[in-house]
Amino acid sequence: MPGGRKWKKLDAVERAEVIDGHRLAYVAEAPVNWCPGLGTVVANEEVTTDGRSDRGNFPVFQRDMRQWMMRITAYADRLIDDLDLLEWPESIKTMQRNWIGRSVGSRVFFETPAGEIEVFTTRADTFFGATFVVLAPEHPMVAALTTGPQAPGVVEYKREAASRKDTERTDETQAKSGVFTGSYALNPFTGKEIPIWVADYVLMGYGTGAITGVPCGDQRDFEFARNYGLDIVPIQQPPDEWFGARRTRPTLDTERWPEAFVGDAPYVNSNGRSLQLDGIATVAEGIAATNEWLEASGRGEATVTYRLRDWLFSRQRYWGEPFPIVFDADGVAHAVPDDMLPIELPETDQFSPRTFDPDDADSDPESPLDRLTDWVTVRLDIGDGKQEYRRETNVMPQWAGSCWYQLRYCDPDNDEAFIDPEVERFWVGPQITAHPDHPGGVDLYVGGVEHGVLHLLYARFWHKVLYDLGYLSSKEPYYRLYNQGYILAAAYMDARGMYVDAASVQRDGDGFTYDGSPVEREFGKMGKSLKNAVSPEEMYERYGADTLRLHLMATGPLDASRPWETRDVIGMYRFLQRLWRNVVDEDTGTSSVTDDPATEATRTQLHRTIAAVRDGYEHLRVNVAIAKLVELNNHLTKLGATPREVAEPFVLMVAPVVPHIAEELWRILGHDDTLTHEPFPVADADFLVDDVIELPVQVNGKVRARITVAADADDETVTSAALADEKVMATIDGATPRKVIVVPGRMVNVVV
RNA sequence: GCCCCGGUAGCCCAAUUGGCAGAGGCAACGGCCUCAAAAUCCGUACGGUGUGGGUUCGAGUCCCACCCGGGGCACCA
Repeated sequence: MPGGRKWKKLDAVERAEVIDGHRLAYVAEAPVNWCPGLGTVVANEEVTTDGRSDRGNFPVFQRDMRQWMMRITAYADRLIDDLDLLEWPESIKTMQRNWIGRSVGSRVFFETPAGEIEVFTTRADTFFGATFVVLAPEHPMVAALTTGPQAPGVVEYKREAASRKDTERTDETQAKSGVFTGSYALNPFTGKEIPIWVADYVLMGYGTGAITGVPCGDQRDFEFARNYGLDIVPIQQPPDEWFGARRTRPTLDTERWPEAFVGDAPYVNSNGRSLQLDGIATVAEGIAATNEWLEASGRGEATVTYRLRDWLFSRQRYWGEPFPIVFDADGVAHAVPDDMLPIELPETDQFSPRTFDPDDADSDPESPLDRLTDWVTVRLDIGDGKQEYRRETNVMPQWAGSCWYQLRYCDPDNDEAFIDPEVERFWVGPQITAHPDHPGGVDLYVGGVEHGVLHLLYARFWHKVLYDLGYLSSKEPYYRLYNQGYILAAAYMDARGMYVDAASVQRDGDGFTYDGSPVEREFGKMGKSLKNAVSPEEMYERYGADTLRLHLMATGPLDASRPWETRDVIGMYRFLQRLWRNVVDEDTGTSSVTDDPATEATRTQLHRTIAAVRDGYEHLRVNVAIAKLVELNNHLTKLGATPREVAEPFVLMVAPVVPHIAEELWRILGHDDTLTHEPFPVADADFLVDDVIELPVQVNGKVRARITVAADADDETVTSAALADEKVMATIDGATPRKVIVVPGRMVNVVV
């Protein structure tokens, strides 16, 4: 409670503040990513590693602003732990684990002239070696700790750090820079005063923005200490092998250490008044002992920090879900009651947020809704009588809808609930009969890796919130995730390093030109930024949607990225035309299939195709399934007339990849109803095995002959048939076989 | 720098997981048809699997080192 007062003594505004401090959705004055080029703020996840917006590639600036946040950090542990329950690519799980960045450590308070500084460390065992404290340049206590003589240098350093781009700041190859504040902190372990520095290798966005420098046990601190002549006190006796690998004699004189020692080793110089680590030899024990001491002495405690920050949830745009929130005269937020929902976007013809010079960090957001003053001010009775309220004019980010659409799809017409619990259980409930730990979620979700820490993290958080609120039986939105590959295309860059329109590039001998000037080719994800997109509309127009879909499925494995070649599309177009002609009389447009029985050979091929296609679809090896269908189609072409007993299963098999044409063929074959509910063809096992097979015979690993044997012939029969073969006898030339290897159904190898 | 993928025919890709390197498509070439051409139909050729070593009767597949391409992360205390 503010000022330690009782709840009853707080006024309405203060009470709201207290509650909001615990809400999952809250408004906070917080450092946000302001993107003047887009005219809106964006979430951490939407900022690329070089500090630009993932959409539009504009510069992004850190500044404080009052914005809506979602307390996703409250779910950090579950978001990490439940990854183990999911059938997702390991790479995406790793991305999420890294993004959440859970690290188990300790927080410790250091006394300083300006009050206590809180530091975070994963190596609580090393405090006896802490010889300085480092604050991030943005740390709020920097000014208070800076003494007069040091002030100009500190101010200058902060200014420089602020102007350096993040990419420069985090460039590990540069020497670590920093500046002394003039103040000292008390190391509670050694009782010694240690200098407080400011350095930009410490990041405000992680932990507490303050660290203890332990140069003997941390490479960054080691480099920093060397740079500025700070003490390096050894607190572990590194093993001789460690020195050996670094061509140094074992010593506790850190002047002679080539780098910091990180690992298990006996502690030295680590005995204090009430905490003794000397004698312990492992980091785990050292940390455990220290944490115990911290908690007993009130100097700190074991804790966990995360790289993950709360989710910045408001955007200054028009197109987005409005917040069901109004503010009263005191500025307190109130939820709009259910019977007044939904809040709909007001009519306007001015949809764009105000955008600014992309580099103008000092501009302020102006949402399109802010301009609609008639809509912003409302008189409502939300429980306290009719009053005037001001509507929230921020809207939700584009991710809000994608967090739960798959749930709504299950029950789209329900106007009582966003999804009926029974419907939810049926479609996405946990399948505990299959797996006791099954978390539920859609069976298969095909999507791009680019959503690894955006949509896929937000949706999981959102889903867990709804689960906690009791609306869902599933704990996770997507059980199995499959990442499709990217369609790549040639992109061309001119001498200035700018991309040029790929469609207008000419081939010129070995190279390429654009507008007469040479350009360089590379391959990249198809899209606007590389100016190498091919419009799907153009493909629909030329070949139809079925052909395009089929082509994309046929050119390679679903998860493989591959270059786009427009001229290749014709192949699947021809396949579909040929399929059509195998079923339909081109003159009359009616069915041309025959009711005569298929030959043995045709039936065999049909059933083998069914088996292969089933297997291909099941394992998402669609390209292989399609190849088998093409093969069968080529066989049918040679027949002249297609038997109905082949045509019908064929149409059912192509339906998943060419739904429109398949449906049409199904009607032409005489069915009145859609094929959607027809069972998928099942292969007759009798056709899948041969009676007689041909086996290659190798002599010393080289194929020398072929023999024909019964499919179920035993090894002895096969061996004698192989050895009796003329070519084999000629090859071994009377020598005695040392060994004959028979791989049933595959081959024979005679070793001499 | 670290961590994932992936290198098979001119190109996109298969290869029953250690057993005959080739299913499918594009492109190329030849033929049928045509006055001619396109489309269709029929047919043909092409490489030994990025490089070097190893294991094995046998390696595209397994192991080691390296090269090339794509993606992710990168002072996280």
